Amino acid sequence: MSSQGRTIAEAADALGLSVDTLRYYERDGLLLRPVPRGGSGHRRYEEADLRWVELVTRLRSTGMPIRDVRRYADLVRAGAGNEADRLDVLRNHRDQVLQQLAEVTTHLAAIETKIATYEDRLAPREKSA
Amino acid sequence: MSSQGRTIAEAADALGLSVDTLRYYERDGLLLRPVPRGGSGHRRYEEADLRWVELVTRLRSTGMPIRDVRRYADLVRAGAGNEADRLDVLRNHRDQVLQQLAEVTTHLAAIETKIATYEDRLAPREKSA
DNA sequence: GGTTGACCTGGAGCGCACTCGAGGTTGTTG
DNA sequence: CAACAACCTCGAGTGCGCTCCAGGTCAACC
Repeated sequence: MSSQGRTIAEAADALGLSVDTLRYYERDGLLLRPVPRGGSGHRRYEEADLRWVELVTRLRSTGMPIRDVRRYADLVRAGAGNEADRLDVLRNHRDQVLQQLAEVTTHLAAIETKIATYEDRLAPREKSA
Repeated sequence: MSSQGRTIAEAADALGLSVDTLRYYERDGLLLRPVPRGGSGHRRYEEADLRWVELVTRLRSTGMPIRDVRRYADLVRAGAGNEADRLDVLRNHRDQVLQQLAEVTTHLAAIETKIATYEDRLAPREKSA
């Protein structure tokens, strides 16, 4: 029966990350605070830690570089007063993501055209669909 | 007055790549053929070369690893008869791209929610909009 | 209470996709 | 025809984001 929080393995599992990545994020300054430890020195991830890492993975999965995530974490860690800066970071990132989505969508369309070409070429005796 | 084809610099410019990347793609087997050379040994990119590299960049920009692009190039280079295999590669890639688009879109929505939160918090005296 | 598996730190290693440098040849322009 | 830019090859170097290893401590179960 553990007191509170999850072990690093449980956290990794819940977040879909590896334990190595979790430790790496922490020492690289992507977290808001050092993850609290139990008496043994083992990490105990609390809800707040998990929620923050979840945001980090959202930023990462949408292509934000580690360095920028760290900058954002720095802002949040600095406390109240810089909300406008944080908003700026998020808005810039959103714009980037939108641009990237548009680009990928365009390329995807071209690829689907190519797929259709091969399908036509390979359909020797298909009535429809 | 050049006979035909573009220099590597012109090709790079037209494709939005660096000359280093073009040479790298070639020696890494991503192209269908060695780019033809003028008498001096300088590359002269012809239309077919440019169009192929354009497809390569579409695949790359949608996240296909170099190694997979090379496999696809190998198939095309092998000539007629393996169209079904090529189609397979393209369809699999398309599915991956769609999955990635869905994931990014989900994360984006969460990030936009966060942006909205900051906007609300920072709007001290805004009527609406 | 012993053993086995999870955890710790610090640092090295890796895969990917370029990017750059050295050292040399070619093309072009005044 | 001189000089300077663009091209060539081969190989090394870079930045990113993890991932793994060694060498050790700790916990949980029989």
